[in-house]
Amino acid sequence: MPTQNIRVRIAPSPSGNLHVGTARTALFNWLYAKKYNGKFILRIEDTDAERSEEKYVQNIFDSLKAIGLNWDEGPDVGGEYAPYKQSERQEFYDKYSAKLLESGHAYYCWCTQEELEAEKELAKQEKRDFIYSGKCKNLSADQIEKYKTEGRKPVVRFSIPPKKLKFNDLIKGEIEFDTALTGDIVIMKSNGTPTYNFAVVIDDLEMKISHIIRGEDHISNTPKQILIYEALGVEVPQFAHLGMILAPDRSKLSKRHGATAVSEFINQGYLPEAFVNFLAFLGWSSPDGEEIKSPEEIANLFSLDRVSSNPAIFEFDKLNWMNGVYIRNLPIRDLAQRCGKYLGKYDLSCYSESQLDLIIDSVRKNLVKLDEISDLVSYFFGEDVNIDNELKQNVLISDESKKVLADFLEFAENFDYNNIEKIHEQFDKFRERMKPLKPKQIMPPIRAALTGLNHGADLAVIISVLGKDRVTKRIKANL
RNA sequence: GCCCCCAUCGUCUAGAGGCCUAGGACACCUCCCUUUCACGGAGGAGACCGGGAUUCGAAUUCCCGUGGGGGUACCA
Repeated sequence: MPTQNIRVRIAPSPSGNLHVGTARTALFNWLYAKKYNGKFILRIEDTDAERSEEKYVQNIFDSLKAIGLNWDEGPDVGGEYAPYKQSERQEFYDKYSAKLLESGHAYYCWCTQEELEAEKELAKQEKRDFIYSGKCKNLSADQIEKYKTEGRKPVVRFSIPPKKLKFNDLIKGEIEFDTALTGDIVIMKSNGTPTYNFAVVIDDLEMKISHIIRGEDHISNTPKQILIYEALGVEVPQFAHLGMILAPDRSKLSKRHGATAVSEFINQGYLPEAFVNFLAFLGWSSPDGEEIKSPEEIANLFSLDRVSSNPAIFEFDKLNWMNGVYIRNLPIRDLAQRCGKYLGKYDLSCYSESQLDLIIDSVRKNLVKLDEISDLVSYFFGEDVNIDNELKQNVLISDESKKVLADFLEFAENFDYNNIEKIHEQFDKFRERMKPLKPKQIMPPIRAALTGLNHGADLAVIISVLGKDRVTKRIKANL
């Protein structure tokens, strides 16, 4: 059980908005830090200048904050091991690369892309796997001089010692690789910047990362990284690899499956707290079997040995259910405020705050995502209401319906419009008077005339909010 | 191709040799509640990938298949 100096990190690359997979990895790191009193660090891996963009850095910040994952150290808040952007850490890569060069663990490789391609082609013809030959490892001074005058820019390669390498993954258990199957890897590109496998190691080492919790797409990088730690003579961190998050068709979650970025989900009206709760249970399970939990509660119960090692499919059904649970449990004022941004098409000023609360409250049980609120409350706005022909045919045109509406109109004269309880009572009286007609014959026409729909909020609430004028008007329109 | 990971209801999972006639949650079905849709409540259906081996006993251990996923870059 880890107890001291736990330092974990999330290291997203700003080549896109924060992906749900990355968010889930971030969450597990955050939970681990929280549970064991460690530090959670955010590092931006922007070595690939081509694909990195500042707007994505911002999106990563915003998304992480939105789901409550605050970091102890990072590009914006700084920290003891700053800077926290790879693009600003060049000196470290240079320093360690020189060190490896000096100790003989790395060497300059002058091979051109074409030469490498040729080697690959040859390997293919001979039906063997391509492994870099290492031919630049022992170059003569003359040869090197010749390459230099040709204007070739070398890469730095790390020589992979062939051996059976075992490591104990905190989630997967023991994993063994034969490093002889890996050729010497490039650690510094010819433009002088580090490759991913080198940069992570150096950063994690410099930032004193104790546990690396990441997606299992990194398992095969792990032996290369361990070898670099070893060559540097430093302590190797602990590794824990999470199963992937897959789309319902078992393929990698991508745009064609819908939203993949945390911000997209939030924009659609998934509550951040519901979303993060959902993410936590994608791979982790609570010992008490309960599934509605706050990040703090989860952190208390969290442990890596309750993290499953299989891939998890991202199913919307459960997310939707969970979001509904959170929506139903939210204080109404809070909910109403959050719904505000989805209600832009209505003139909200015609209602008081408490009326708005009442409106939202009357439909929240039907609300799955916040962006659905607009449709659910449509009939509370405007003077009139559209009723499609089918509904008219079904519940409004019969003589019986007309009679109900006419009687109702008369009755509605004396409703106590400001008192929902009273309206309920008066409704009861109305139904009493309409006997032998059944409720099912009485209510639908009234609802249809008032809302243009065959389902929705409690009628007493609708009547109260609409007020006498609009109730009268909408009923008369259907007589 | 080669390397690595994974394999329990449709889905997320519980399960660390006998507690399993395999438990929970979502989804699904039925019923109840009800002015509608929902919400809520009560039930139901639904799984250990296949084959060997170990053992008195295997969902649980080990092999071999099969299936899925990942990696195999001067991308991260």
